[in-house]
Amino acid sequence: MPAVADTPVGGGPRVVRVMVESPLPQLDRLFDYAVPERLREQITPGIRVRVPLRSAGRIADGFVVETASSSEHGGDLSEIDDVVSTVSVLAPEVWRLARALADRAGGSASDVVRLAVPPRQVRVEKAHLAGAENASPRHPEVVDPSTSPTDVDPSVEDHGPVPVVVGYRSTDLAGLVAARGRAAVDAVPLLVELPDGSWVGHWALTAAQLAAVSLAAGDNAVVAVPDYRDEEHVLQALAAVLPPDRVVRLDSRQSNADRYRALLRARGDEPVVVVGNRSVLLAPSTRLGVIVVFDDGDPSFSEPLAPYVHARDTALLRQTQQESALVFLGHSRSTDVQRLVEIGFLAEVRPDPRYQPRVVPTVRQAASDGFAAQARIPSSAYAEARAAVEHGPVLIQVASPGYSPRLACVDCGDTARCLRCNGPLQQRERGATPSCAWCGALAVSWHCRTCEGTRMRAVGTGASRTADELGKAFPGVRIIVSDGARALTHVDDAPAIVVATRGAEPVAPGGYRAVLLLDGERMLARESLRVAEDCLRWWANATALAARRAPVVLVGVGGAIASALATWELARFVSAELADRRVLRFPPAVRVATVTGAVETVARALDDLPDEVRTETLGPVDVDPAGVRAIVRFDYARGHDVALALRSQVIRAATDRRKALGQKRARAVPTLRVRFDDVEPFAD
DNA sequence: AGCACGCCGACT
DNA sequence: GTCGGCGTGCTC
Repeated sequence: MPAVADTPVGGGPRVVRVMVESPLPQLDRLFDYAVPERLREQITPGIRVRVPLRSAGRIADGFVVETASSSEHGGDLSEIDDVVSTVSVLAPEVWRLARALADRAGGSASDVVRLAVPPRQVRVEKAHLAGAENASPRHPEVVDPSTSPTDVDPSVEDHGPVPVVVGYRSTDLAGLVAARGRAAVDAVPLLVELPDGSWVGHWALTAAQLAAVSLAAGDNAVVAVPDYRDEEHVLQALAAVLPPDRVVRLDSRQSNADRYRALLRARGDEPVVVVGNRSVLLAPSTRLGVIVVFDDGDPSFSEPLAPYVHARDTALLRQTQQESALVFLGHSRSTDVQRLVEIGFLAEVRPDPRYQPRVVPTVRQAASDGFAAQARIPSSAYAEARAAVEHGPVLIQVASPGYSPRLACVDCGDTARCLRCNGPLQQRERGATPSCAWCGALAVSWHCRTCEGTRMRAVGTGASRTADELGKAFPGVRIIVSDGARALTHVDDAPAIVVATRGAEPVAPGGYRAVLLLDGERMLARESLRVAEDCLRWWANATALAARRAPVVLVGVGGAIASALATWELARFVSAELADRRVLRFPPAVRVATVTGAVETVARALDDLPDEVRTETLGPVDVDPAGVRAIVRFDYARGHDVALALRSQVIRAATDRRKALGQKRARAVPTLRVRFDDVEPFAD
């Protein structure tokens, strides 16, 4: 069918531009299709459609991105095959974001869209459409002052006027949202009690109040948190400041139906706050007042699916596109946020009045008590814990989950490994049969691969073993374990020793009477570019769970990082950390891209880079299977050029892939893969 | 990914 | 003469 004239006769557009759902880089652009007469009435931007890809001889799913009356495309247009649903699920601002994120990350927009829009759920959609028909005016929250008081939305009235964000100068945060500002906000390292008697981190209330300020102005809010436990805290805090029908939960642990329902609500006209993990940053929100990201340094903000865009970058790009306010909230600060502060992109907001936790660094010392020594607790720390546990719960943070996180052969000392998959063995509970950390297989009739020995011994101490030992050190005291496998959100305020792995600490009413940070040395010994800032983050987050003026003992760590925690001058330490990275030209002082693939493909890709960028390449080094990997470093200002260059090489590699296939058998040969801003680019 | 188009060797 | 090998290119 030829391109059609511009004068629409019937209703609806004659031409649509469609994003085809395909991971192929060469299909990552819009395709024009003619709309047959019978479907025209149903077309709106954002709906799902089925379209033919003739040369591929198949029907593909896609989204209508734009409508038009004619096409610029030279050749004939195919017709849309069908409209999947008339509900617009790809919001225009989400499409724009997806496109920009993909461009920045050298990936496909459809990969981002796939993360943003869950699969269609017909039942949910029907219920939504039925509800929308019965719904009253489009913006009930926009109250016309001339209407009678009975017309005022009761939920808004119940919850009072625009909230003031407590813990900060009253103008600071409400003003920030109103002015669409951007800031790194230091969270108050204390807990707060909500009207319903529950306790949450002060940060959660701050996030909720920021959201409430935005909703009061008729705009949406997005609150992104690392995990579902943090999500619970924000939801509790939100319940204190907003009616329940204004809160939408959206996270990757939900079923597709729940996620689809959440998306439809966020897509609606009523302002809502959308709360969840990294995926909420891709939620529809046409009128977006504020984006809040809590604890952006947490690794769960790094997206494991292509195009691997970190939630922090999604937030930043979205803020720029929609001109919302943006808040990075945290007890500590990532080097990335520190960089944004130092280049003047983010303002700094500190609590007022300032509260400084009582952190006591303790270098390793002999414990007087034998059981305390066994539990790695120096005598001064033990004394603090002993005294504090009389009055309520005491938190002990440890590095590793399980009982014995590592096992070794008694005879040769080599790490005990799974006979099936070669993964490291561990012991989850005392007396439990060792199992593989990778495949979970039980090591029943185990023998050492190195020396054929058949006995193993524990190396290192996990949370539940620490708990066992503490049971002896604190006779008669209740011991509670919270680790990755079984993470608690809350404990009660009766005396107890709460042993938790970093990041899995429960909240105690009123705060812990003392906090012991064990295993600091071991945490700092981890091989990672970001150890120092990670440790500071883990310790700061645990510190924020202590009661006011309760002692927080950092065991076995000294130096600048310990003083940073003790003086609560965390940003200063992170700034020094960032300065080191500038000297070394490591992220986040520079950006990185890892380029993986066959030797010649990678070589050609690197060759195509701008000269200054190519000279800063690390590698290529050999990686399995049969490929190489190089790491490209570049300044932020070069990001656009580098992404463009690498993307064109990815497309090229994808299209002449068959040459390589012909030589080297099937798909064992990796095509070109590019990953920008890997959090651990130097791992493996 | 799939599928068509196209330009050289063995075949009724 | 032409059937079909897969190398090359395209998908509105």
